Formats: sequence, structure tokens, C-alpha cells
Amino acid sequence: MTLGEPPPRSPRNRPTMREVAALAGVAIKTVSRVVNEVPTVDPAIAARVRDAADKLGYRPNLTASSLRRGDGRTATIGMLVEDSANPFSAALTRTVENVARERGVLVLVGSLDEDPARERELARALIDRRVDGLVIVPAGRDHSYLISEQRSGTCMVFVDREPSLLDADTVVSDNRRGALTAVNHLLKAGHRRIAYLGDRATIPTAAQRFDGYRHALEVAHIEYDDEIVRHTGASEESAIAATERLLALPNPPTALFTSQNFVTIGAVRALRALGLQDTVAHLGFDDFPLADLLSPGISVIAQDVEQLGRTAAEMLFHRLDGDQSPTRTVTIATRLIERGSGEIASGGSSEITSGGSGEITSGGSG
Amino acid sequence: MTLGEPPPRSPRNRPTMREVAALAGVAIKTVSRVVNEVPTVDPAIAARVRDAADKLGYRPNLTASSLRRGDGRTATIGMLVEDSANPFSAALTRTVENVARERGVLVLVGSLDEDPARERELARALIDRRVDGLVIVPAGRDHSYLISEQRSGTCMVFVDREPSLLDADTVVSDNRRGALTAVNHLLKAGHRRIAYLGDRATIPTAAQRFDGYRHALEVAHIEYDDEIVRHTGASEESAIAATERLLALPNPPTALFTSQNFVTIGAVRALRALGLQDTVAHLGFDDFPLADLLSPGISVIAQDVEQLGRTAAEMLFHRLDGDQSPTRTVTIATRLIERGSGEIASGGSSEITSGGSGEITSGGSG
DNA sequence: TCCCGTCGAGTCAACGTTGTCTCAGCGTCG
DNA sequence: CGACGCTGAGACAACGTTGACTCGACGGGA
Repeated sequence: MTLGEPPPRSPRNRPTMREVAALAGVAIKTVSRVVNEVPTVDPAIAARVRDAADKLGYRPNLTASSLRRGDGRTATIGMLVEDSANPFSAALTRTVENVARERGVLVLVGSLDEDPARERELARALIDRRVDGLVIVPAGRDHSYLISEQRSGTCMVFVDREPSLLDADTVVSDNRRGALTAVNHLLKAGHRRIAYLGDRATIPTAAQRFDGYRHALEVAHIEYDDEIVRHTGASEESAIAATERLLALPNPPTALFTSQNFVTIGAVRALRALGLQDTVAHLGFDDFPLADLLSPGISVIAQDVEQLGRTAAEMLFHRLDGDQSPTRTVTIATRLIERGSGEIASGGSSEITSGGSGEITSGGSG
Repeated sequence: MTLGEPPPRSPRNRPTMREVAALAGVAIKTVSRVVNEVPTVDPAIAARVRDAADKLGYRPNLTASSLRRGDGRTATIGMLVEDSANPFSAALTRTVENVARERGVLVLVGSLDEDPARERELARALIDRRVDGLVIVPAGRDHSYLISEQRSGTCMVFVDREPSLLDADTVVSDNRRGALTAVNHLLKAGHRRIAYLGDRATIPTAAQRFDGYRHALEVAHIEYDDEIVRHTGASEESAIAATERLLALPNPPTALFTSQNFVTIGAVRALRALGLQDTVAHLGFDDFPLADLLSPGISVIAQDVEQLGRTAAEMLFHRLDGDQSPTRTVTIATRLIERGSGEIASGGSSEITSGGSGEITSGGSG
């Protein structure tokens, strides 16, 4: 087996400061000064250096720079989300990206798919690249593996779900109060038999929303009924099946509260398949595109994703700027958006409001 | 003005190989070998080193490593999309991320918002961080600024739109054929007056789709009528306005072909506002979530986003593996998905198909 | 027994950049 | 007219790591 020449793989012959310096006839350090816009360089020399740099197509090497620099900053942050393709994660990422861009910082994105192992793996991969900070929508329930990173000076902010076994800044939606508002809204429309459909109860946000549901019933002196509560996973299919089974009960619910996006959409599909979309009231947690275009429009408790993302990013950058204050948890209010499905009165008589999207703020605390 | 102590900003006191080496009582190089799993290390020593590393919470510094290493790889690629929050970009990003993950590569994401200046700026920012390669959904019409980067060994693949003034690998949807299929489908339902609503004609994909529209009419011997063609921007608002104006014409179209996502949704809104959603046929380019839940369901020409992303990522990694073959342009087929709105017959009589989503492949070439 | 090959660990320099220090030149002031 | 301060440029080392090389120990064959 003759070994051919090693694959010619491009030699990565990128010009360096050394070459720019040689061409401009100055010392490397002078090129460094020009590149970093240090003002104590003779304008004529600076111009010569810039010409040389342009001629060679020189681009500074930020990895080398960050290695040498005192602060070791890479002007890069890491963002771990559930799935960068889903609307919630995508919107969150975009908001963080916007804040980061104002500071010349880029964002490394990773999707966790609810896998705690992947969370650890990707967090490590980001840390190995020496990101300046992390924004994490966690998948796992044990973040102690980040303690040493935190001590080593990596800033991190958790979003949407609180960290466990770790003290870190956090930004969450007011899930409990949002769910409470949702159920109260259905109660106000006269419903007494309100089903709960949500994600697995092990997921903290799902648990909090479920808690809000139970609390609302309790306050209204309605007995909790296990039979109309389903913790399906976050998939349309299981939500469809669960909804169908619920509505086939001898004593079916007259209203549904679905506490997660895909569950909401599954329920919508099931209701339509059964022709019950104008009979059974339905309120979902989390807004989704085109919810207003369906008929009836789907009433939801909307999270303020923009606010979540912006707050998280700003907290992170404050820390990077040296903020040493104790960690905080910021709770972002949710908003009830009435679109029709949540205003169907008990008894099945449709009682759709004016059609606008009346918006009622609920929850929220510093 | 007394200068207080400089902000305490965490000293970034991350343990290095030096400290691990000291604790394990070996040379730095040995630590390097253990970290890189070089097999010629005595297992007992390797274990001691790993213990020391764990004890200190040591994590290798990939930026330093990539600086020193021969290939200079950072195990990071850059991805520039239109807007990481929109479903097309998000799905594309996710697919690329998946392929990258198989190789331990992370993805830096940037949104361009159709701004060519931002494209250049972010491309440079990525290159300055020495990403191994770039996946670009370009916003600009002049990519000559990347020629020198290409020569310096940065691999790049364009997606969705072809590069200009630059020779690079490209993956695109078969926009022209997709549009042709769309219009033919409307013609088959008996329409002779088919309006075109699309993004600005300066955007290459929009131009190609418009071209397909014109070509289909030409083949069908239908005279082109400027009056029912609108190049609105990619915003719902302008699409709504344009649709309303179209349908208020003395001789309004009986069918709409909308060649972009937001335009499609704008048209849907306008048709519903006018109560014409079951009268005027409507076919959109680009699928969107819940299109099947509307009534009527919105028929679309769907792009195979997964295939676009996967192909682009694989081409990029092939290049990174040393592929030196001439650049290629791969065209991905689109698919007609019938959901009702596109099957409304001319004359306004609704003629909705069985409800399933019949899917017909169109276009496609190597 | 001696030489040489092998194997495993260590030394040294370098990747591209920047912080620190030095130094030449020049203008100014006593 | 000389000392001194200031300004702007260069020399040098170092960031954390790895490639190339060195070196000592050990084992086997002559």
C-alpha cells in the first residue's frame, strides 16, 4: 500500500502581522497598534500599515489575540436551547444575538433536545472554546458540574428553567401565575370541568404550570379530578391521543388547558377532527404563529420571549462587565391573549368576543 | 478623583496544563498527551494525570490548541442566515448543527436581515475567529470580498441563493421549476387570471420564482399582465395591502401565487378579511407550520429545508476533509403539497380534494 | 557482555498576538 | 547649552498548547 502524498489540504496560508510588518517595513508591534487603533502611531506609518494589510488581505486572529490578552475574552458567548428550530428557542436565540451584536459578540448555538447528557457535553464544548459566558435553557436537573466553571470565571444565565444544585442568575416566565390566569379565565366562562394537558411533570416549567392549574381549581372550590389530567410528552401525537381519550370520557371536560406548545397544537387537531372546536373551550400556554388565523382563534397565555431573552443577555453582559452582586432570579410576566377558543362558554354555546386580541397582563415580579 | 481599585473582575484563574502537570508530577507534554489520548503513555501515569485534571477542574483550552496545531482548526463553523428566528433559517441552522455535531463541530450563528453590509461585517467577524468554514445564505450581491478568504483556505458553501462574483459551492432549491409547478397547478384548476405576489425582484430567489411564473403563463399562451403582479417586500403588511388592491381591481385575479412565506401569510389574512378564502385559489411558495390547520388548508410548494441544510453541511465538511474538486451547484427539488386552497377551481366553486396532503415532487437535478 | 533498537517521557521552540519595558529622537526650559 | 521629559517605535517575553526532537532505560540478539 503506497502512501500517496498527504491530502493537499489547503495550507491555511493566512497572512499574519509578521508579513504585514515586513511589507510595511515596521515592527510587528506597530502593526498590532494600528490594528487595535492605538492612537500613538504616526498617521503616515499607520496608513502604510493599513495599505500593507489590505494588500495582503490581512485579518487579525482573534483566537491568538484572546489567548495573549489579559482578560482572555473571546467576544463569543454560548447559547444552549432545547431545539434551535422551534419557535421559542429560535426567538430567544435571536434576541440574545441582537443584544450580543451591540457589543461585537457572536453566539455559538447548541440544541439539547431535552437530553441532560447533551447539555453537559455541549456546555463543556463551549467552555473548551473559552466563551465569555453562557445562556442556558437547561435540559438536566443537576448543574453542579458547572460549579467549577463558575469559579473559574465563566458567567452564566439560565433562562426559562431554574438551575438545580447551582447558584446562578435566572430569568423565567411566571408559569404558575400564567396557568392560574388561564384557568381562572376558563372558570369565568362558566366551566367547572377543565382538563389539564401538559408536558411531562418532571419538566420544571410543566410542573409549575400544573401547580397553577391546581391552585386555581382549589381557590374555586372545584375538586381535583385525576381523570382529566394528562402529562403527555411534548409531542403532537401523544397530545392528539390524550385529547381524544379525554373527550370520549363518560363525563368529558368542557374546557381544555394545554400547558405546552406542541400539546396545544395536538389538542387543536384533535378538537377539529372531532368537530368540537367550537364547543369545547381551549386555552394554551405559549403563543404560536398563526394562532389567530385558525377558527376559532386560539386563546393563549403568551410568554414574553423577547423580554426573556433580552433580560438574560443583559444580565450576562452585566456580569461580564464586572457585576459581582448576588445572583438574581427575574420573573417575566405572561399575557392572556383572547382569540375565541378560550371564550367559548360552558354549555357549548359559542360566545366569541369582539375578535380583537384583548390582552391582559398577568403575573410578573422583580 | 481617586481611582478605586480596578473592578475586581474575575481573574479568569482557570487551571492550565502547567498546573495539572505540577500536581501530577509530570511534564506538561505528558498532560497534553493524556488529554489528547495519545496511546504511548503509561496507564498508571495517565490515570494520575486524569486524577489531577479532575481535581483541578481542568478543561483544555481549544483556542490555544488550535493556535498551535498544524491545521489551525477551531472545530467551529459559521452560519449566516437571514434571520435566525424565522422558521426557514431556524430549520436550516438546526440541520447544519446536526451534521456538525457528528464531527464535534459547533456553529456560530449570525442574522443578516437582508443587509449586505451586515453580511460582510459578520463574515469578517467569523473569519477573525478562524472558523473552519462558512455556510452562507447571502444578503448581498457582491461576494468578491470573500475571494481572498477563500484563497486563505476558508471553505464556504452558499445556500438558498447563489454567490455573485465568487466561485463557491452552492445548494439551492429549484425555485423556477417550483414556481412553474405552482402556476401549472392553478392553470389545471381552470384559472386564467393568476396574480403574482412576491418579494422584491432584486432578491435572486424571488426573481427565479417570478421567472417560473412568467414561463408557465407563456407556455399556456396567457398574456402577461403587469397589473396583477406585485413585488412587495417580505412583510405581511405590504402583502395584505397588495392583495386587497389586487382583488379590488375591476378584473380581479381568480387565483394567487405568492412566492414567499410572509407574503403568503399576508395574502391569507387579506383573503379572510374579504371573505374570499374559499373563492379565490391560492398557492404559496414555502411551507409553514399549521398551513394544514387553516380552512381551507393552504397549498404550497414546499422546499426541502432539511435536504438543503444537510447537503450544504456535507459539502462543507467534504471540503474541509480535503476535497479539491471544482465547485458545484446542487439543486434540490421542491414538492407540491395540496391542501385545498390551491385546488379551488376557477369560477369560485370550491373543489376541495380528499383532505389528505397529496404530495407531488417537482424539479430537481444534480 | 555489549550494542542497538524501541519505547516512554521530557525539553525546547513555536503558533499569532499583545503587555511591558527600553530606547532613540526631539523639543523645551532653566 | 545641557539636562530632562515626552513621544513614538521596537525588543522581548508570554498566553496555553503541541510538533519535533532528545534522552535515558530496558530488552534482545550477537
